[in-house]
Amino acid sequence: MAYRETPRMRARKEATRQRILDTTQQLVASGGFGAASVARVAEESGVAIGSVYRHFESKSDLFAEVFRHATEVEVRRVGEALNTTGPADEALAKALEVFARRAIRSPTMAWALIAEPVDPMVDEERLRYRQAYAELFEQTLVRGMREGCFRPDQNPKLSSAATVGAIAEALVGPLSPAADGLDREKADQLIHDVVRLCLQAVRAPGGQQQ
Amino acid sequence: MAYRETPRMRARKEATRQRILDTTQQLVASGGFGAASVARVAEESGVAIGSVYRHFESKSDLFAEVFRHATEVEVRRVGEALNTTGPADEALAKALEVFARRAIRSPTMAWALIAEPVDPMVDEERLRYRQAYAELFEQTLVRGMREGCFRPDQNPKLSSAATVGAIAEALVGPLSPAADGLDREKADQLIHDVVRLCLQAVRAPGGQQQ
DNA sequence: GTAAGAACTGAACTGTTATTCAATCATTAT
DNA sequence: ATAATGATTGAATAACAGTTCAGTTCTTAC
Repeated sequence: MAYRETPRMRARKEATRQRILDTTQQLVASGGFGAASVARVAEESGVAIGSVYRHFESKSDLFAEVFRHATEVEVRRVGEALNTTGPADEALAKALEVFARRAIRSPTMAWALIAEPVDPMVDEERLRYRQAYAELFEQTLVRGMREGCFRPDQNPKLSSAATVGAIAEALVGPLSPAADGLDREKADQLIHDVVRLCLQAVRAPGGQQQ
Repeated sequence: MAYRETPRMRARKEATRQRILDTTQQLVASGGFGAASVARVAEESGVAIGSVYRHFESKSDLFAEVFRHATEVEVRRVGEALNTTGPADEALAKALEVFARRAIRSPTMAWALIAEPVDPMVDEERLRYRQAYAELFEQTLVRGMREGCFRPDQNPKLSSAATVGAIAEALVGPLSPAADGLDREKADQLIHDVVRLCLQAVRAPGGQQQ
């Protein structure tokens, strides 16, 4: 008989699949999902358009996988920062800084993950992503409310959502065109200011300031 | 000699033009700019597709005018609230409440004005809109910083942008599907909480709380 | 009523992208 | 080398939205 799938071929296919994923992620990082057409993805991956469909059911399927991978990385980083030992307000400050620093380093990717309109399949992933964030922040907010460093009469879900919105708008919103030409010092100042603003929003009155 | 433009015809044309604008605004309010195709606008306005182009250079032109009108209304309302007499923090609280209340009443319109991706021509209008808001809020923030009710060591531009982002995300972001089925009491609670959160973010330490 | 000119109409045109599939190429086991 | 089978290709297709324009209808002034 004849052709059988060998480990060699399986590895090669896997490599191509991975290359397509990487290419797509790069395109999304530089111009959002809107900039990642199938033709562009194929060209930059060095394969034909049809081959993309050999590895992914559809463009939405490919996008969903890229989205999932990118957000898993982000959520993991923020989760790690939150789970360092120490008071809840310090943990939150550290996590917000991680979030802000990563957003300002890759503003287009941040926008693509947070705000760019996407088709329903990717939007489903976004819902999970938001819930993951909400749960992480909420956990720490609730802990801080118990510990007394955050004001106890707040809605932690609301505070969590508003905090993400505040950072996103401050860093990838109106200031975003400037973000490219932002030197390290200016970026640090911006991140410091926005983190302090967010912390003060949830902090208990009378707690230590700044 | 023959046809001349009469007041009657001019009025009729103006009425049609206005009808197209109103229809578009309604479509944007219910589904964002993405839901307002030229075909749909024409149908709902009771005119042919071609007639839309008789009154507007292009779809972008029509959108820009709808955007401009909608935002002028919003900015005026917020400006009125800010310019009531009284301490800066009370003025800011009142203005944020107006902003939030209007956003929660028309979440899709709020999203379309604040965050929906639009073509460059509309985006230019959005820049003006953001600047108008930024100037308004900044003015009051600076006044409050001088008066001592807002913390003096903050970047008012950043605080202003972050505040808009916080409210937008909290009200039209993850909570937005719920906004439709929100009763008056729940909506009031949500608005109250988010306004307090934003105020606390900018307030001077040691000032009166709640 | 009629003719000039404007307004209106919507089918056709254009440009853009996702998706398909018949033909071609590559890999394997004999 | 060859046959069998899967992998790859990219031109063709399909679907969709903004825009155009030749033909039709309407309004006006006489």
